[in-house]
Amino acid sequence: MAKPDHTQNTSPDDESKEKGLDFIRTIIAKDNESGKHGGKVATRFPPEPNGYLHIGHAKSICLNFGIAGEHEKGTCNLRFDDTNPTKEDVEYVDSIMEDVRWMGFGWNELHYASDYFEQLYEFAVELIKAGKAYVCDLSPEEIRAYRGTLKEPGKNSPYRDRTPEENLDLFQRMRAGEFEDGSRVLRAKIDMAAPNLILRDPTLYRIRRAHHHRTGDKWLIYPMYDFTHCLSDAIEGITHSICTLEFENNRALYDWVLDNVSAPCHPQQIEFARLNLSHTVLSKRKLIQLVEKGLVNGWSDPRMPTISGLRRRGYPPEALRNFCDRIGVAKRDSMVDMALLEFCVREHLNEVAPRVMGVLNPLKVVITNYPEGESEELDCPLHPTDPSQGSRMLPFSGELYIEREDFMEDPPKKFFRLSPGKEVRLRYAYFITCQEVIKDENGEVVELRCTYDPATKGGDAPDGRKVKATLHWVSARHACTSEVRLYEHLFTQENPNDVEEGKDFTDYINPDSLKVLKDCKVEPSLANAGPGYQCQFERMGYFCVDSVDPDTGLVIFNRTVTLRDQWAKIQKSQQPQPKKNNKKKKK
RNA sequence: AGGGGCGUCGUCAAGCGGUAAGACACAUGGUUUUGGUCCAUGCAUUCGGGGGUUCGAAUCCUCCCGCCCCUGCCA
Repeated sequence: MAKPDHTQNTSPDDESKEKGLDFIRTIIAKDNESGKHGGKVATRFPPEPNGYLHIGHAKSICLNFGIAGEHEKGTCNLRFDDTNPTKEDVEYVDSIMEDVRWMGFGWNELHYASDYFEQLYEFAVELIKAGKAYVCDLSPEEIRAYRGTLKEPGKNSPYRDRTPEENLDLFQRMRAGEFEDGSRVLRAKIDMAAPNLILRDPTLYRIRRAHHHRTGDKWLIYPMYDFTHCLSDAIEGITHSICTLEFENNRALYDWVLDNVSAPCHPQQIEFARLNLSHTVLSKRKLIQLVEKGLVNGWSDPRMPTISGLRRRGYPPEALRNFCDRIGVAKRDSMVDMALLEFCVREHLNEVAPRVMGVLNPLKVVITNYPEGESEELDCPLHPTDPSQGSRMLPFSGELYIEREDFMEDPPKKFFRLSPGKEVRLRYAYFITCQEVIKDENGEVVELRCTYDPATKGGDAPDGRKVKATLHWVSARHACTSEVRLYEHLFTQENPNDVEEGKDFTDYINPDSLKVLKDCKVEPSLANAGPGYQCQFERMGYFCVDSVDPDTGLVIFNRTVTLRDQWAKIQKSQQPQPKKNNKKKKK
């Protein structure tokens, strides 16, 4: 009887293995199978509130909250790792909570490591009493010198053999404020010859007279990450403590602390590779630099890989979550192509974004045979495949704007938009034919004179004749003027961290990463669109409302992402050819 | 006396001794009132390299090579 049960228990796992469980979920599945935690799965997302969250954190959020959501008894806490008051601020805790919620996740419990300061202190006392921690009077420089190097062992601190009584007295006086900042630290007594440098008597507590954003001036000593993190996990009953690869060496200390103190449980630390994304940077240090040097307009600049930046850019949380699913979780250093993120954004927006028309670089078109001063309203669907989105009425008249790049006086092969004598369709409206090109004194095209075919109303010719292109347009008289901001990759290099000698990652900032277009013409249905409104400008890309100028009512759009563009590819492939021919000729 | 990790398509990534999933990218066709979407097709004779074990190796053993992390009173 036991055997069939066993088979039944393992078969769902086999199914999930076919779906490709990542190595962390595999570990958790095995733990559940063995009953290690009684079916409980407790994770946590533990940011330090010293900066804004970015897409790399999104990966961790999706992992930790995602795993919790996959299990009946799964929980995920949000815990602020706020042990360094000199770097942290409430501004960051607020933004972090907002970002996690926006990502679509809710935490079971909200905690601050600083809430555990008293308990942590008691655990430190335990270590001291057991002779496993000591107060060290060495200066930071001396500690470094005593630590040894990668290849040579360190040497013991002269204070290493103080008695537990003396250490306890000193530690209490550290807390009481009897000593200068930096004059003493509490250290774990482990092994100054340990090949893992983390274990060479690591610092557990330092004296720091700094105002903490939560505990105020109550504490003068603050615990270090390695001491705090494992114990916070244990206090919360975390089962699987998931972190990034650079903490792999720290795991030995994580385990040492929990093994040498009366911790309520011993969570398992598991490390995965952090996300690297092409054409951007994801290190907090570098992001701060971009903000502080004014190279971008703050943390939520739409070019930033921060969650707040991506949100303002118009990237939907669904797309971010899909992206995190697709990139997988492993231990190998990798660089994910930004194209995958953009694909996920398009994939979601394609389904949900209403289609409207906006002309970014307007070129005036006069329909010479359209009744002077007249106009009409066309009923146009908002989505090509989702009729539930309904439609809006779009005004048409004898003076229109089309996209400047949709006209070429002397078109190359494969250009099938508008050019002299050619007929195209105006989306949902009429076929028009270009009869005349009007230029200014500099020879620049300023207006097109076209005729329309009244029989093609709605966009179909009763005689069955075809056109090769459909253009977007906007009625000049009815159009709203608006500002559109076009974004491209922040960096020209795939990996901006890979710098040539004498250069800095900021040298690779893309000068075209932001282009502001001030005289765009959008259809009148957009007049009342508010911040966050998201749509597709047909043929141009996905856009969202950034803000509305309170004085003028001017609507400002951000381009979220372009549409895939085959014409652009054709153009690119046509351009390099003459160069190749030249080279061949030279040879 | 160094230690800890990691090497599978351009980029991610499955695979866990039985003869290389999938996704993005790229390419080519088809459909189309968005050069969008959608659909179809192609895209690693080979898994960092050399030996070995085996009927059989990306998977096991062995040596070598390469990359990442660690010498904060940061996290």
